[in-house]
Amino acid sequence: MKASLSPRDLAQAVGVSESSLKRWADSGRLNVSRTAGGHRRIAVNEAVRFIRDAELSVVRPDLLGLPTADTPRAVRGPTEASEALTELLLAGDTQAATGMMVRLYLGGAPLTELFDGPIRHAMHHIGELWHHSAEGVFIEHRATDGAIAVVNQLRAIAGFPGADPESTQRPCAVGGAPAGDAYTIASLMCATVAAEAGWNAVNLGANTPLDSLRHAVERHQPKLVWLSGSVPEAWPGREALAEFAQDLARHGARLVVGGQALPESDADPAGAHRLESMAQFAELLREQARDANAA
Amino acid sequence: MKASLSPRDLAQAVGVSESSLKRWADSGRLNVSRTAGGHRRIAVNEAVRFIRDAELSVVRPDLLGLPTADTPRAVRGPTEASEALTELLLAGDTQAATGMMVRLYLGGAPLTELFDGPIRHAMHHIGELWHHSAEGVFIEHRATDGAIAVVNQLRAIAGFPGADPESTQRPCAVGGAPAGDAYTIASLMCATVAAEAGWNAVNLGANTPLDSLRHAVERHQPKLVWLSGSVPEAWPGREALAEFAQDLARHGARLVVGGQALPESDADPAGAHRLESMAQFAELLREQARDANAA
DNA sequence: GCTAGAATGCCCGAATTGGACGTTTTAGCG
DNA sequence: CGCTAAAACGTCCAATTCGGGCATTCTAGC
Repeated sequence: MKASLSPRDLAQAVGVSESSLKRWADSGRLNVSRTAGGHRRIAVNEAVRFIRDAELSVVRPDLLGLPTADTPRAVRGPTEASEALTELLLAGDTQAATGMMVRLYLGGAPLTELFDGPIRHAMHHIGELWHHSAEGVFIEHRATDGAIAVVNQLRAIAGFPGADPESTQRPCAVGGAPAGDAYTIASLMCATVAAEAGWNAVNLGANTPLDSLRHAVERHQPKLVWLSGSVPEAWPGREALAEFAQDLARHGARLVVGGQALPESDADPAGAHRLESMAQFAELLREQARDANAA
Repeated sequence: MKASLSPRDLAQAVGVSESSLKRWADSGRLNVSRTAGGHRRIAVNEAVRFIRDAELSVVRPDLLGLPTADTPRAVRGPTEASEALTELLLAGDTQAATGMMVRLYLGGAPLTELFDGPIRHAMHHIGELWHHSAEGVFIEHRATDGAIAVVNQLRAIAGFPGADPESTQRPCAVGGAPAGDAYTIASLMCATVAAEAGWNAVNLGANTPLDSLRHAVERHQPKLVWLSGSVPEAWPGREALAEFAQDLARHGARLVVGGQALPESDADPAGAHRLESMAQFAELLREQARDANAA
């Protein structure tokens, strides 16, 4: 793993000549920084973005410092990956799981598709285990650790690079899971999706009281606040949620909620926008960012 | 803030070699003054001018002491990086924190030094916040998310080396935090250290009952089991621990314990080996692996 | 089938980079 | 105040990258 890549590194990683890479950089398709002597330096995030954008295939992932573990069986797309990821996580093979997901992401699969598909599928299966036995708890914990590692890896490479940080101020989003809800993954995925969409994402993680979220809102002045619930018992009551949404509205922030914890009956909680998938969340982020820029 | 910088400070701040920096200084592109003995000294404002003039990207702003005006001095090594990491995490700048720690690791700092130094320092400061107020909880959650991202990133680049020692079967280690202990970081660091040491590390994460660890031991037949406690109230009683250690011994596994949760009086819990630092853990892992290979 | 334009890969001399080396200076400490 | 470890010195060299020229391949479009 290197802090930044040289043209040769990236060229060999994607299997093209160094000349082509230099031309792409000179034409502006690939953002590069320069050393004082004029040598090109490429950030890993930017390399990942470019690979996806140009639909290149990576022949040497190791040159990018990314996991290279082979998946036991060939996986073509995110849909087929659901079963495979579940198996790998249940088997405790974190490395293979990470490698597979990173490969899919590099291959162009949208982050939301990976989250709504394989990760959601796997977490759903895993979540049912811990009811049964101490052994179920063991497998669930092992798999959850792996899933968190996968999402964190994606978060590290999908985060928007410093391509144009100053041109437009990034909008800010804040979120977490409510108090009593110990599941970190859902909120982590929200933060990752927001970061990929170019937002400044502040994740407070699991078990965050609404009062703490209020302080985060005061500090960061976000345009958006997400609240992701995985445990029904910990989900705030309708009144508390409505009051929270009103507080946010006073700060110019919008509340979005989602997750398994939400009561199905409550199609649209007062003052909060209910989302059913990461794809919907990403879409909302795009809209909101567009509106903010237009204003 | 430091009055002037050494060539190494500035070189690391902009992510180039010391040689290049010296050459730039000698060519006149960067103005330097000299000490009586001939060592180069770079004024901070000259460093800033040069960076902007050459359009360089600053990869470690902390070395310039710029982000926080009250930073007393530049940060050079892992020992002095503690303050910088704490500030970055408290400020919520996850990206800068991750970048700094990755740089230090790539620069040759041992993983254990980063964990025992900056991470431990930061977590200690952060851990005291949540007692006070909802705002403290907010800052603590935000900082903890950042710290977890940092450790996960280090785990990704340190724990999945392509150089896989296929010749000898990797020894296995299993671990987690006890039931009722919700802190994931300590166990995550253990897993990372073990993975870097060439072990097959299985992390069950926070809030893991001893019975679930027993199942993990049956399944993985580890040589080593770690139990890291951050919450004193959740730490198992002396008898339960002794019994657990005996169970492990029957499976040929050794129990090591550590963390803030351990009662200070209990210098050496029955049947368990108490460790005070990640460095000790790493040393134990090396010894154990050597013994296993010799056998 | 043919051709013009675009994209790609390879080659070159010049310039840049990063690491190694033994020696000298600095800074921290008793 | 002297001592010692760490840091910086100057110098060298192999490896890498630069920019540009040139031939080849690919792709439309006629």
